Amino acid sequence: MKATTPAKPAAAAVRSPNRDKILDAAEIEFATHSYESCSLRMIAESSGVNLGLLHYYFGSKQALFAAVFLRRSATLVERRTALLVEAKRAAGGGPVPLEDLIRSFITPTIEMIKQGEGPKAFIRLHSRLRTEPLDFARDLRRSAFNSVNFAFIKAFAETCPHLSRASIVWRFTAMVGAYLFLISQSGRVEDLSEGACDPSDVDSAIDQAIPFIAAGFLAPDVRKRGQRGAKKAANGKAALAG
Amino acid sequence: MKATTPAKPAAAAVRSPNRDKILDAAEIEFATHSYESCSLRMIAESSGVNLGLLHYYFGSKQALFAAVFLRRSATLVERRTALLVEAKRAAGGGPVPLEDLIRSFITPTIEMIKQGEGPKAFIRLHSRLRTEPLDFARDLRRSAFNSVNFAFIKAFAETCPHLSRASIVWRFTAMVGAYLFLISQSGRVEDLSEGACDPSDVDSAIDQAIPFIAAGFLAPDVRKRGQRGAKKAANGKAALAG
DNA sequence: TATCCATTTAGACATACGTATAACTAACAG
DNA sequence: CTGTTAGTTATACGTATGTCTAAATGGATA
Repeated sequence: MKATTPAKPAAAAVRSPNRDKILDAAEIEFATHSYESCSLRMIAESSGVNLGLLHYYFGSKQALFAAVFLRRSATLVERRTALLVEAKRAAGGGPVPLEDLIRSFITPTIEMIKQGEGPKAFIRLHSRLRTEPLDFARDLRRSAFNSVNFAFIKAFAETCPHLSRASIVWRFTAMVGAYLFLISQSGRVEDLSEGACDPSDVDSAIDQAIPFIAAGFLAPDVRKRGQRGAKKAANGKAALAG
Repeated sequence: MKATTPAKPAAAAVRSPNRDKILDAAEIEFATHSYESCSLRMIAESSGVNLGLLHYYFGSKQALFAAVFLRRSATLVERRTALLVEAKRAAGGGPVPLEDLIRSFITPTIEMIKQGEGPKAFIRLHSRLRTEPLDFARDLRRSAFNSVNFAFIKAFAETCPHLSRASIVWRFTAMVGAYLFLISQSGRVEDLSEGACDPSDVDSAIDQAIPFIAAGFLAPDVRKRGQRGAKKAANGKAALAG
C-alpha cells in the first residue's frame, strides 16, 4: 500500500475489459438510481464483476463516479465546442444566427441520447446533477462545462445586442432548464399529454425547444426593477404577482 | 402495538410542538441533502428531538417525507388554482391573457420562497423531486399536482389556439423547466454571471422568466417531422424564430 | 392520592454500506 | 523451475442506517 495514493491502491491498467464493464454498469446504475441510493455491490453485481475490483480499479465510490462522468462529458464538451466553431465560421465573423447557436448547444446532447443506452443514461445523470446536492459532483460539472458555457454566453451576447449581460445569463439559464426538461424523460410529459405526444420522441422535443427558446431570446429586454412603471404591472387588473 | 397500522404505532396527535419541530427540521434537511443522504438521526439532532419520536409520530422515513411534502404542496396547489380562477374571471369568459396565465402559475412559488426559510427549502426540494428517481416521491408529486396542471394546460390551449395539443404540452414542460431553473439557486447562475446578476434575486429571475416564456408560447407551431421541407434544415442565416 | 395514557427516552436489532486486505490465479521473465 | 506481477477472489472490519421496544415521565382525571 503506497501511502501516496490511497485512492488507486495498485498499478491498475487504464484499459481492461472488467474496468470497462464496471464503468458501463455504474453509468446505468448511477443514472437509474441516485448516487447514494445505489451501492457498489449493486454495480458489482450488475456488471458481473467482483466487488473488490471496484476498489482495485477506482479506489472509491466517489472516484468511480468521477470516472463515469468524465468519460462522456469530455465528448459532450468537445462536440459542443466544435459545433460552435463551425457556426461561427459559417457566420463569417458576424454574429451567429440565433437558432444555429441554440442548435449547436443542444445537438450534442441529442446525438448522445441516440448513441445507445449508456450514453443516454449519462444524459439523465447529467441533468440530475444540476439539482442534486453533491458537492464533489457539482465541482466536476463546473470544471468540465464552465468554459464552453462561457463561450456560448459570449456568442449569445453578440447575437442578441438588445439584451444586457445579466439578461443573457438569465435567458441562457432558462434555455438550459427548458431543453433539459424536454428531454429528461422524467415521466412528466406522459402524465400531462394523455397520449398527445410521445415523451421518448427526442426529435419532437427538440423541434419544439428550438423555436420556443429562440423566441424567448428575441423578446425585448426587461427593465430593471424600480425603473419607472414596473414592467410587470403592465397589463393592469389581472391576476398579478404581489 | 396495533397490528393494523404499523406505520403510526400509537395514537399520536396530529398537532404537537415536537411533531412540528420534526417537520420543520426534516424539510430543511431533505432540501439541503437528498432524501437518502440525510438520516433520521440528522433530523432528530437538528430538531432537538429524540430519535424515537420520529418513529412515534410518522412511523417511517418515507412517511415523514410524505408529511413534509404534503404540508406545503397543498398550499401551492390551492394558491395556483385560486389565481387561475381569478384570472379567468378577469378575462370574462374569453381566453386568459398569456402573461396572466404564466404569472398565475409561477407566482405561488415565488410567494412561498419569500415566506421564510422553511417554505423556501420546500421549493428547492420540490424542484429536485422532478429529476430524483424516487418512485414514491414521484407518485406524491403526481397526485398533488396533476389536476391543477391539467387545468392550466386547458387554459393555455384556449389562449394559444395556434398550438396543437402536443405543442401545448411540450411548451408547458419547457415553461416549467425554465422557471424552475431560474429560481433553483443551484449555483449555476453564480458561475456564469460573473457578478452580472444576483442569483438570489428571485424577482429579477421572474421578470426575466415571464417574457421569455410568453414569447416561447407565441412562437408559431412547428410542423410535424416528415412534413415537407424539414423544419430544422432551414438553417439558412436567419436569426429568427420559427 | 391513585390511575391512566399520551408522550418521551435510551437503547438494541438486524442489515447494509464503503472500504480494506490477505490469499489465490495465471501469465510471463529470467 | 523460480520469481514477479497484474488481476481476481472471498472475506472481514468498523460504522451508520431504519426500525423497533420496553421502560420512564408527567400532567390530567377520578
